[in-house]
Amino acid sequence: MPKSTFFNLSPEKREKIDKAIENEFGRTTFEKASISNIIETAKIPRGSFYQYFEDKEDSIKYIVQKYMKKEKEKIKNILIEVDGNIFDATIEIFEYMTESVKEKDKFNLYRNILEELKKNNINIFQEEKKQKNIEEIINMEILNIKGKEDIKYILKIVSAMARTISIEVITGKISKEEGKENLIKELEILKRGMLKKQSI
Amino acid sequence: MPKSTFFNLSPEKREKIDKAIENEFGRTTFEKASISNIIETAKIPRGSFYQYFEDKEDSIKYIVQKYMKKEKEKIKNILIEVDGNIFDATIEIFEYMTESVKEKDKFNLYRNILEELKKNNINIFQEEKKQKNIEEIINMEILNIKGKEDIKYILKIVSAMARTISIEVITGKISKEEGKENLIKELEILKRGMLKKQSI
DNA sequence: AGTAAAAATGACAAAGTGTCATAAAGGGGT
DNA sequence: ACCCCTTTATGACACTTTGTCATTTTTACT
Repeated sequence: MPKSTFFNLSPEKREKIDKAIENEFGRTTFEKASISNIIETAKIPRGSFYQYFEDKEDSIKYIVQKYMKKEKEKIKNILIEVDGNIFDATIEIFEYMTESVKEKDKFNLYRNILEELKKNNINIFQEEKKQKNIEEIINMEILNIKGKEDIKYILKIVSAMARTISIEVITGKISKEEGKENLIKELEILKRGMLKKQSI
Repeated sequence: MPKSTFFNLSPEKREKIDKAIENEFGRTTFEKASISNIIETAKIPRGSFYQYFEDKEDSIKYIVQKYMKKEKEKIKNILIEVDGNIFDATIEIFEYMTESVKEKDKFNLYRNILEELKKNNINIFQEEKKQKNIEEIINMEILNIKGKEDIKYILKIVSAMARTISIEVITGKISKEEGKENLIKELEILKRGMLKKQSI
């Protein structure tokens, strides 16, 4: 949530600042990213940065929000492609997320964005108050839903899983193949349930 | 992983440093915690800190590892109490984690520890190579396990859930009651499975 | 033009980080 | 006791970063 002043800026200037922020978070970890570099790249005075943003955290939050806005459309399309099957969609989204990061220069940026999503438990299927489209696309028929809120929890669980494994892949902890394998196995468990049927 | 020099220190000195680190991470967020404060409290020269630890991250990792060591015993006991039922155990562990934080001064410390666990996907049920006791206590009978590694995934999923909700409670985002309610609902979903039975 | 609010600016104080050259302490071996 | 080599301790220092704030500039409106 940058301050209103920021949104009053000309699109060109805002774009320049966006780029500078993305550039800095694409350079290194959130921890090591510095405001000094951002303002230097964006060629804005120090005071201006603080006129626009609360602090470093605020600036990445803005980038994350921007990213989410852009990606929502993609996710919606994926969901439609797989006929609203969230399990298939999760795998596709994982593919997409880990794919788009092959470009070396986006590597850190995406990692930082995903970490930020993780930090704030932001769900990739989550929708803003306005557009409640995503839930409408989901195929509830195949889901074992008992309560009204179950869908919310299911999306939360499933996307946390995709996010976690994506980060592991992006940071190189595991290969993309391993990641996909893990994700599939975990989704299988989620689908069929962890409890043996006879024992309740 | 502090450097070996640190572990060669006298237990008293190490204890003093431990306390200072815990004190600093108990004061504020990881971000805002400062090495300067730690060395001031511990009354060690700046250079010594860097002789012992790589950096700030390294020092909290050490505290986390220490914490995990201590808590493992508790978790094992909880597991035994509930006859190896990991779902019941997860709820108990959640209760325990959110309980032990009522003390205002431990608030930040625990939040930082949990965040660190989250950051590194460290699983509270996870065991070191040596002691593979925890898996033995778990009651596999009630679990719907198909593959050899399933138990690993189940523990991973379940503890990620407890951790996430615990953080929400500790940071005051939701009340403890809400947290417990959410956790129970999510565990129910995990137990019964997300997929409707007839549709495969 | 006149003026009040909004935005821009950059110097600055405060604080923190990590390093490094130097000093001190340990611990055999003779 | 002495020498020598390794490990540890120390704190000054160079460097970087942060966030603020008094001041200037721009904008918008009358």
